[in-house]
Amino acid sequence: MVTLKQLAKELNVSISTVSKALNNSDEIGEETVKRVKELANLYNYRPNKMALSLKQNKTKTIGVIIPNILSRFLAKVLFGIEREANKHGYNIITCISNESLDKEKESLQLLGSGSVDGFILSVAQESQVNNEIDHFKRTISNGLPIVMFDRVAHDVMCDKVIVDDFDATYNATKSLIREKRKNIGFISNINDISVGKLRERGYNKAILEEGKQEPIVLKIKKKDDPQKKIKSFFKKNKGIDAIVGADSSSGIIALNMAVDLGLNVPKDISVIAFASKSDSNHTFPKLTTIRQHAKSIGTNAAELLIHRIENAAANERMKTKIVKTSLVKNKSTL
Amino acid sequence: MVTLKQLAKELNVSISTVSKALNNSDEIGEETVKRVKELANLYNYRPNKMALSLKQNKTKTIGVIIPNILSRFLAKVLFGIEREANKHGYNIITCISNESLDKEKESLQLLGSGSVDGFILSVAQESQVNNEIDHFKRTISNGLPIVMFDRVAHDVMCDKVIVDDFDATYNATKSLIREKRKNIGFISNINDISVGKLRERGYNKAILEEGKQEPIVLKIKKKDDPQKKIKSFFKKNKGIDAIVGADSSSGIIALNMAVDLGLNVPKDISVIAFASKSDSNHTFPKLTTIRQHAKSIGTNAAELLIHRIENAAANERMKTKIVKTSLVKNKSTL
DNA sequence: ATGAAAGCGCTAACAC
DNA sequence: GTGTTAGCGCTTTCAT
Repeated sequence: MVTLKQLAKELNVSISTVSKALNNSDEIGEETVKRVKELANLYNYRPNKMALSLKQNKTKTIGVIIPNILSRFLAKVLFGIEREANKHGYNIITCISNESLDKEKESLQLLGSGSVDGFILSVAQESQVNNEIDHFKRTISNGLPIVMFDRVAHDVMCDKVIVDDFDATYNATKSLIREKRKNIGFISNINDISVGKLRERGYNKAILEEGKQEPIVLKIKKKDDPQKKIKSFFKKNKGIDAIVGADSSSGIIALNMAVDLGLNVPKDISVIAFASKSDSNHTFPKLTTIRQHAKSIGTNAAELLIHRIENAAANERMKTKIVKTSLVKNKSTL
Repeated sequence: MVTLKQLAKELNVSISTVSKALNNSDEIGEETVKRVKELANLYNYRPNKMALSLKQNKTKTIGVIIPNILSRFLAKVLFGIEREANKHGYNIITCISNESLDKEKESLQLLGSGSVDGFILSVAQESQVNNEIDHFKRTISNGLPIVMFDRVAHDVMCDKVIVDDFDATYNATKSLIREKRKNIGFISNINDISVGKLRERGYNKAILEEGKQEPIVLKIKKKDDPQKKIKSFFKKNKGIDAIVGADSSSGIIALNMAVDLGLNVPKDISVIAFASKSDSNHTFPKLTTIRQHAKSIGTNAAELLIHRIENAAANERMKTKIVKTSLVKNKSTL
């Protein structure tokens, strides 16, 4: 990679002349600017990013810490973040916490020492369970803004982007009640994290409000075989005529299991679940889904963070954006 | 963030003393080392990464350019890369080319000017279709090593990690022939990229070698509705008794469609497809899959790159690693 | 045992 | 209009 120094030498001018010429400073003569630019072009000169960062004390880089890249939802959010960041001239450094508090701390620590201008993250399960938030606070007090999305730590003062999890399952359940469903079950593979609990509460509220049945809830744990669990859930609750799935896996397996058990979906039983478009394209009948608009969550998070970074002085009040889910009716409901 | 300068001032020693003390240089007196380390600890001092990078002319960062983060396969590879990179003290900057040549070029350009020590990438579709490779060559000649995986450009001299695509479908088809299947079809949603073509050729070879049927191939294009296409494919080819899917989407939809059309899987028809474990857990019966060991591909790519970076002087011959697929028999085959 | 100084590549305030 | 200089934070060689 060619440097200013080398260009300067070859052109017999000073380094600062070259720098100014390339930055279109009007201090420099037309003729010189032309000569400089030509040579720079020839050698395909690009200013060294590290030098710029060091000098200007900003990296134009965002640290993204996600608990799990294999989740379609999180991958999509990442996609949204990347696109929005790029639009504003930022790159992203991605770390995967793997739900581990230590890895989360470490990433914050490592990237926090000069590699990034701020963070976008979704809290690791372990951190959530233990309610660990000191590492976030430390990062923020070091001058690096954080935007949390989806799984947030309420006690940390920072910008947040969340989903209306409670309303989503509340409304989905209501919609099943409107279909005259009398035995609506709830299946969750994510009951240990905050959003999973919110989703269950939304379902519970709708059921209790109606007052015609008790909640019927299946919580699948990490070590369980989901197919077996769901099968025995169906066996035990014969009369069940609708399912709300807290996550795509629960929903997809429930739908397929129902079909496999000889039930007609949606005549005998309706299924709704948090899932993506491609998930619903992969089931027969197509799964009715609660869409989270993951990309938009990413976009919003990136916007918030970049705004915060570039207006650090302004010291604006922290914002929480709610990205509303939408219920997309497909063929697995009436 | 506290700097050496500030520590030095507070301790009334010089910057270089602090630096040496923290780096355990034996030039510095025991007592001083202790004092320095204590204060550094107190202030939670971390050396600034940008300064280090600039000084040592290495960033300990890897640029990863993938065509699409929403592909489970690519997300998994990314996971493998990240883990292996971290193990060696590297971070990763992720760019998503979105299958676009321009974005690929731009990412190479942007990150190539000092942000990373090398690249791991899978070639964008557009670049592959147009056989554009100059940008790769330019990057390499700038001293930045590249490791390509999965979709590689054969004419670029660099380390590569590939899958035995041809053998995978060849063997899968053979295995269906051994099941006495007489009308084996092939469905692909990825026929425009290199690996898609290899997979088709593997299927073709097995069919032609056997000589008992003609290849029956369905190529789905981006604008098509895959469900409709596959449905009419089944209608047109009534006697079909086995499917090889070049990608998970084709396989999953084919399996579900067969069930929906009243066929018994695997009694009437077998289905094999490139897919992940979670994909096969989401179908009934569980899909027999060709596993690509995506994580291992990522690990291998990261290993190759880091080795290349850290032994740049050695100028070793370029390697191509083949990560073999495995055929995991589940319930969608006999 | 400690410190001064140079230099990584760049920008910008300040000479001339 | 062009050049000199300082400085971002750090390591390291070379004095002292």
